[in-house]
Amino acid sequence: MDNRQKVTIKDVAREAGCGIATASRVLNKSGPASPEVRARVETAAQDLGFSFSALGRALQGGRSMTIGCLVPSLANPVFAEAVQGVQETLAGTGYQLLIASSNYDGEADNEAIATLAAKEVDGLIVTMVAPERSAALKQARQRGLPVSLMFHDPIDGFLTAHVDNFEAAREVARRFADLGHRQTAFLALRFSTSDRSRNRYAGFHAGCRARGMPDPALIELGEAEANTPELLAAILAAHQGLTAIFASNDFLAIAVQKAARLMGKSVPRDLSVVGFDGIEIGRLLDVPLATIETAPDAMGRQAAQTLLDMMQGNPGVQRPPLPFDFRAGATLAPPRTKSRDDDQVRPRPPSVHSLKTDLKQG
Amino acid sequence: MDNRQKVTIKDVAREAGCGIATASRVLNKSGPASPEVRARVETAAQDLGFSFSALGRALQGGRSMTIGCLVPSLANPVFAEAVQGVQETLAGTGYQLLIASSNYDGEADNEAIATLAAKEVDGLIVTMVAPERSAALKQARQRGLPVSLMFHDPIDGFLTAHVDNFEAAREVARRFADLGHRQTAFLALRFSTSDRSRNRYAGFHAGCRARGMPDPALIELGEAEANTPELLAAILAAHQGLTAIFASNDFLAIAVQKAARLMGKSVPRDLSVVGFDGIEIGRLLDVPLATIETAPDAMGRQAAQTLLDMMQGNPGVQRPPLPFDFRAGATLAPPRTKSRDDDQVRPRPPSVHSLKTDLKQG
DNA sequence: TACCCGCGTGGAAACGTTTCCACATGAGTA
DNA sequence: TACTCATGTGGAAACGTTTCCACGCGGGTA
Repeated sequence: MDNRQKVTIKDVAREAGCGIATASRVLNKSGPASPEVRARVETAAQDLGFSFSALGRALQGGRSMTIGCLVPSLANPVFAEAVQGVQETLAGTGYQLLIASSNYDGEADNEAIATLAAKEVDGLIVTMVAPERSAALKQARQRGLPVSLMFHDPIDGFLTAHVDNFEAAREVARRFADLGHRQTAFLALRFSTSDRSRNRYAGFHAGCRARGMPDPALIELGEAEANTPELLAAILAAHQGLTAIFASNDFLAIAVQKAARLMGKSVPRDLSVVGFDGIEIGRLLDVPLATIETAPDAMGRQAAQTLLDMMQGNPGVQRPPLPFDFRAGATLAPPRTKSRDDDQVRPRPPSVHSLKTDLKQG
Repeated sequence: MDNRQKVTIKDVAREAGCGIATASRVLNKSGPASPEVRARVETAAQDLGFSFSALGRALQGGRSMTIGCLVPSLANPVFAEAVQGVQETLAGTGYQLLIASSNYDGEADNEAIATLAAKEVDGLIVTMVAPERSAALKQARQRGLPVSLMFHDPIDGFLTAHVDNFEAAREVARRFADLGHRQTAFLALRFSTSDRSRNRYAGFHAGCRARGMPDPALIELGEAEANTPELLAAILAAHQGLTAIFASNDFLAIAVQKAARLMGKSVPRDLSVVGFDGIEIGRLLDVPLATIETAPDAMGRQAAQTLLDMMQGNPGVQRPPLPFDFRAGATLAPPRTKSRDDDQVRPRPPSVHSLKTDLKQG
C-alpha cells in the first residue's frame, strides 16, 4: 500500500533511454535536444509521474527558493495579516515561506533564526523581541543572508518595513490635547518585550509634554488582566481621574471599553479610548473604535518586496515609514466637564471649547 | 563584505585533522571516538562556527523534518489561530512549518500541494476548497505522504480535526426555536467554496425543519457586501420579517450588527444575531456576541498530533469531533412581540404556527 | 581529401550529509 | 608466538540535482 518510492530524474532517463544530463535539459528547457529525444523524455516523465525534488535542486544550486519568516505569534491578527501580505508578494515568485513563531520569547527567537538559517533559506523576514541584540541574526547576516525586518523602527544596518510609532502616538496625544484631556494613560501588554510599545509610549509621552499635559500614566498589563475585563476594570479603577486612555493595540482598546462598562462608565462620555493597529473588526463595531490605522498586510508586502530586491543583489534602501491614519471612530470625545452635581454628564459650556481651540491655534 | 562561504563538515574535519565520518560521529554523538579527537572536532566546529545543513541531511536521510501546511488565508483569524496551534504542537519536535495559502482558490490549492510535495515535506496539514477532489492531494498520498485535515468534516480515507458543523448549526436552530423565532436567515460568504458553510447551512436547515419553522433564507454574500455595512444593510432590508440571523462566522455576525444599526434596528430587540467560531474578540465586545464557540487552536493541535502519530507509523484513527459551546452572549433574545403601533411586524395568528407543525408531522 | 565547426549527447563532478564497510592497532587469550 | 576481538578511524557510496566538459558525428570549406 505504501508506494513510497520516489521517481527521480534517473528513472526518467532510463525509461527514455537517454542520459541524465539530457533528461535534465529537456525537462528544464535549459539546453538543446533533438525533437525525438525531447518527446521520449517528456512522455517518460508523464508516465512515471515525475516531479523534481526541490531538495536536490537546492543542494546543487545553492538556492533553496525558500524564505524564512519569524513572527511573535500568528494568534495576533496583526502579525497574521502581515504574513499574509508576505505570502501575497511571494506568490508567483517561486519562493515558499518557512514560518516560525516565538511566542514573544527572546530565547526562542534566537533558536528559530538559527534553525531557519540551517534550513538554508535564501532570506529572512523577521519580527522579534530584540533584533539589535540577537546573536543568531547577526551571524545569519554575516553569512550573507539577506534580512528584512517588519514592524521594527529602523535599526542600524537593517532595512525595515514599519510605521512611525513615535509619530503616530504623538498624534494621539495631540488629539487628546485638542479635546481638552489632561489625565491620560498608556496601556500596554508585554511592554518590556516590544520596542513598538515602548516607542509608542515615548511618542505619546513626548506629545503630552509638548502640549503641556501631565505625563501619562503607564499601565502595563499581564496576559490575564488583558483577557479578563473584571481584572482590567479593577486596575483602571485604581487610577483616579483618567479621562482618556491610549491602548497599545486595538485588542486592548476593545477590552478597555468592556471594562469601562463594568465600571459603570460610558465610552466616550466618561472615558475616551484610542487603540493602535486598525484591525478590520474595529471598524465594524457598533461603536467604531478610534484608532491609529495601520496596514499590517502592506507592511508584510513591503518587507517581502525589500527582501526580493536584496536577493537580486540590489543593496536595498530603507523606505520611509508606511502611512498611518487617525481614524476618529466614536470612542473619542471631550472630557466631561467636572460639575458639582452627581457624576452624570452635562453639556459643556461652549466657551470652554472655543478656548481650547484658540489655545491650539495660538 | 559578503562572507557567503559556508562552513561544511568537511572544513571541520580538515581543521580537526580527522576524517569526515569521524567528525560526523562526534558532532552527532552517534558513534565512538577517542576523547582527544572528540575535543579537537568540537573546538574546530566551535571556532569555525559550523552548523549542519538541513539540506544535506534531508537529502541523505530521506526526511526533511519539515511539514507542509495549506490554509485558505492567514488573514482569517480562525485559520491563523489554527496554524498557531499547529506550531505549538510542533515546537520541540524538531519539525518546521512550510506554509502556503490559496486565497480560497481551488486551483491554487492544487498547485500549492504539489509545490509542498516537491519540497519533500514529511507530512501535510491541509484545509482546502475540495480535498476530496484534489488530484494533487491524492497523488501526494499515493506517494506515501501522511496527510492530516483541519476543519473539514470527515472524508472517506482521510483523518480530520473538526467540529461537527451540522450538529452545531442545528443547535442554533434549536435556540432560535426555543425563543420563538420563525423567520430566520443563514448568511454566508463564499458559500460555494466552503464545505463548512454548506454543512452549517444543512444543519441549520434541518434544525429549523425539525422544529416546524419555515426554511431559513439563504443569503450569500460577496466580499464587498461583507465588508461594507451599508451594502449589507441593503441586502438585509430586502428580506422582510426576519427576526433572527445565523451568520456563518463571527466576522459576518459583527458586520450584521453594524448593518442592523444602520437600518435603525436594535440587536437583539429587533433582530437576533448568532455567529460561528467564537473568536476572542467577540467576547470582549460591548454587547458580547452570541456564537458557537469552537477552538481553532485546538483544531490545529489535534491535526498536528494526528500527523505526528501517522509519521511515526501508527495507522492513525479518526477522532471524534472537537466540542463546541453555545455561548449565549447578548445578541440573542426572543423576537419582539409584534404590536399594533408603528410599521413593525404583527403577530402571526397562532393557527399558522400549529399548521406548519402539523404539516411537518404529517 | 583533410580539416574545422556546430550540434546533440552522456559521463562525471559537485553540493553536504550519513552510514556501511574495511582497515589498522592494541590487548587479551590459547 | 599466533590468534581473536574490540575499538577507533577513514574511504567511499548514496541521496537528486545541475552543469562542465569531452566526445562523436555530420556538413561545410580549403
